Amino acid sequence: MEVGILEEKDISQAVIGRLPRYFRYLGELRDEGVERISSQDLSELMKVTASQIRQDLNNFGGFGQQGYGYNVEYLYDEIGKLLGLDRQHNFVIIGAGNLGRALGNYLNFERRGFILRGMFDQDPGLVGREVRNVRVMPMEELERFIRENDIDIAVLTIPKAGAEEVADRLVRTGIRAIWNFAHVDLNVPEEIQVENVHLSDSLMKLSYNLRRYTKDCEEGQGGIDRR
Amino acid sequence: MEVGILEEKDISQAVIGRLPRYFRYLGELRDEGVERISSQDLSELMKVTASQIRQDLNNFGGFGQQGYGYNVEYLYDEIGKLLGLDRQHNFVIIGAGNLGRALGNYLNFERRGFILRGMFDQDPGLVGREVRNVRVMPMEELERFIRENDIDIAVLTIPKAGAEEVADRLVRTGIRAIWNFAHVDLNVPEEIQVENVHLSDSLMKLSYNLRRYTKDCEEGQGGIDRR
DNA sequence: TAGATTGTTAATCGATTAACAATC
DNA sequence: TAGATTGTTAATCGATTAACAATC
Repeated sequence: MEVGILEEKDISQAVIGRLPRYFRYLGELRDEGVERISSQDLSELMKVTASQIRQDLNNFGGFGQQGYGYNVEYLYDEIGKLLGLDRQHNFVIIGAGNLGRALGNYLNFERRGFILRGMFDQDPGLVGREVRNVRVMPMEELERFIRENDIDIAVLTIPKAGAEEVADRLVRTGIRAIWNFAHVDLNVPEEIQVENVHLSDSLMKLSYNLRRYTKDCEEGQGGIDRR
Repeated sequence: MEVGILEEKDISQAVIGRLPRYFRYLGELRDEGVERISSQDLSELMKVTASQIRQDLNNFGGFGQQGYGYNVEYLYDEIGKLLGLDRQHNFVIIGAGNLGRALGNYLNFERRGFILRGMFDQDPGLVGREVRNVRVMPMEELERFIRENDIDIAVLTIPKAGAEEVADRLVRTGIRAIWNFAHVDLNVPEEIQVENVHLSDSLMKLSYNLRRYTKDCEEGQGGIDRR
């Protein structure tokens, strides 16, 4: 895509995926009162190459200064802005089961500007419950609520069977981002942002690596025990 | 590492990360009674290239047959074995807060051979509670319990402040895999498998993309030209 | 056999790392 | 100014895609 002069150039998702981690380390440094840091020092802390750090940051413009390094506070703030943490995001949780309620109770999100506005569930037994002063509503109220409350993120914590249908409803209602915990790949228009958290996939990956390493040990020269 | 003749060659984490997704689609096909599928057809279903599928699968040996394709049931089973789903894994959850309890209640894990054996929390108010017949125990019992119950995976759902210390205890006790939900990068020996689920990182990534797309729309002529 | 489709090699693409000139 | 360290270009590496010979 030819980019307009004001537009950021297209950043790879690999880089974007690393931003929260930079943000986390910079936040810690800031809390420790560290004022500036070189890509070299940061790279040792984070166990990545200094090259990668400089390359990554330069996607967004010159945050550093030759001969000085990076100002921790400034860089922290700038990355925070890139991540949209300088604004407020209203979100709803769809699916008030264990996971949905757990996420609803996760206070840290609020600190970052993500405000839980509503929860929904199709189970009448859950409707009416409260999670941090937010009442669980029936699914029928979903569209109205989203429209009236300026919701921009929907968190999907429902079984996969219902996920696709709910996603369609969300898209039709104008939601622009879905944080998807349902164990299915949603089929939505490409302008809708979807971030998947497939917990079982993650667990299986761990299981693969566990099995793999055990196997290596058995096959290698008796190596390190399995017990 | 020089590999012995019996040893699988080293597979990139990119490939491994895709295995659970293959497994998921193959499971659905199997449930629908589909007997065989070509890399071409599967690629259309999964929205990846047929080349990638063939390349990925061939890391593990020839699962297919020229002129025929892949037998769905067989491939499903083989990938399941690669993912270690043919064995039983005993796991404990450390941190019995909302997230820990939600994961403990997640029945699907059990179906795949992951059995919740114990839960731990340092909060006396949570100790004694039950999650699916598993009692929450005090942290003092952690080491003994792990040793006596053949635990191989620990799920860490505690605040980041305590995570590093608990991880050290786990490593000393001989745990071999950690599913880490604490918002911190654990420092453990490389033979310990760690799979991180950094929920806030994930949400921030979504937030970046949301902000980014909004920005593009405002700046571009409102166009759909994402990419 | 002829057609289909894999397994695998070769080409391309993208991401990471290295190097160094620019500059604070 | 001299030293430090970035920003950025060039080199390398790895992952993805394309092509096609092998083979069912």
